[in-house]
Amino acid sequence: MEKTADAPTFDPACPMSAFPVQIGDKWTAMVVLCLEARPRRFSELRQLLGSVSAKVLTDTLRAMERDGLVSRSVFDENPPRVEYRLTALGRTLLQLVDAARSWARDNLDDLLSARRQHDDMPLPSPR
Amino acid sequence: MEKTADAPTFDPACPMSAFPVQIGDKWTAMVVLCLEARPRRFSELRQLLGSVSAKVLTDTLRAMERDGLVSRSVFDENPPRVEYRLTALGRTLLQLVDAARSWARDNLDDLLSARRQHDDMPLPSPR
DNA sequence: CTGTATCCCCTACGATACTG
DNA sequence: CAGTATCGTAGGGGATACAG
Repeated sequence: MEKTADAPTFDPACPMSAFPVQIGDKWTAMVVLCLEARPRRFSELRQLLGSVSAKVLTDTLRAMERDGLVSRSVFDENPPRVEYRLTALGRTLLQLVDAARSWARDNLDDLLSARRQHDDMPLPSPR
Repeated sequence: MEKTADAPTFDPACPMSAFPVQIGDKWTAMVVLCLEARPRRFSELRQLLGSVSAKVLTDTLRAMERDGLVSRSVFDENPPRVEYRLTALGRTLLQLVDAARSWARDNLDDLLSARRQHDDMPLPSPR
């Protein structure tokens, strides 16, 4: 590696390096979407997400809380009620997650059909 | 779940569901960045990424190829030379990945300091 | 209702060694 | 140079059972 004009392509100290671990897991991005309109209860989130186990949703929410993305409010009622809401920092993710959703809407079909085509003929030519 | 006004928050059939598996892994997003300026050789990508093993980079590139995000060109030379480049579909990810990078630049400090603060006093108050 | 506590599986990731 | 082959580990994700 001797010259310039190449360099700026990728900065190894780029904050991106830390990014995927934040919303790259299975549920974080969708939790953000679920909390966009208003705070949600634990059980409400479970329903909206559809197939997540209590443990994993708890893990996800705890991690998001730790990172300052959501806040947790406990109401001392009976039965107990807990609400999760996006923090200001969490809200900053909305644009990004929405961009991801748009990308998926626009391009996922192409990606999946490329994948199907690739899987149909995996052999380049056996000779 | 009986009513409206809530509904549009989250569509369970949303293509987002399939999204994280694509760029949510550790290296895909950064490979996209590395290929932004021009095609790159295998070894070049390894250097740019810094710490990835040959196996994992191969796995990543094969998966991206399968999904139509990158194309692979073999030049019949000696020593062998292989170049990877973004496809048109792969290029559509650039905006998104760049948005992710921008988010990280703008907000990662906040996230990390929230995390530090959370980790310092994990006890809400033992009373 | 809102979680915790276990157990288990699978896969992403990585280190190392080797090949065309 | 550009991979493949193998092996090993950690932890994300899920099912189930139980608790405050």
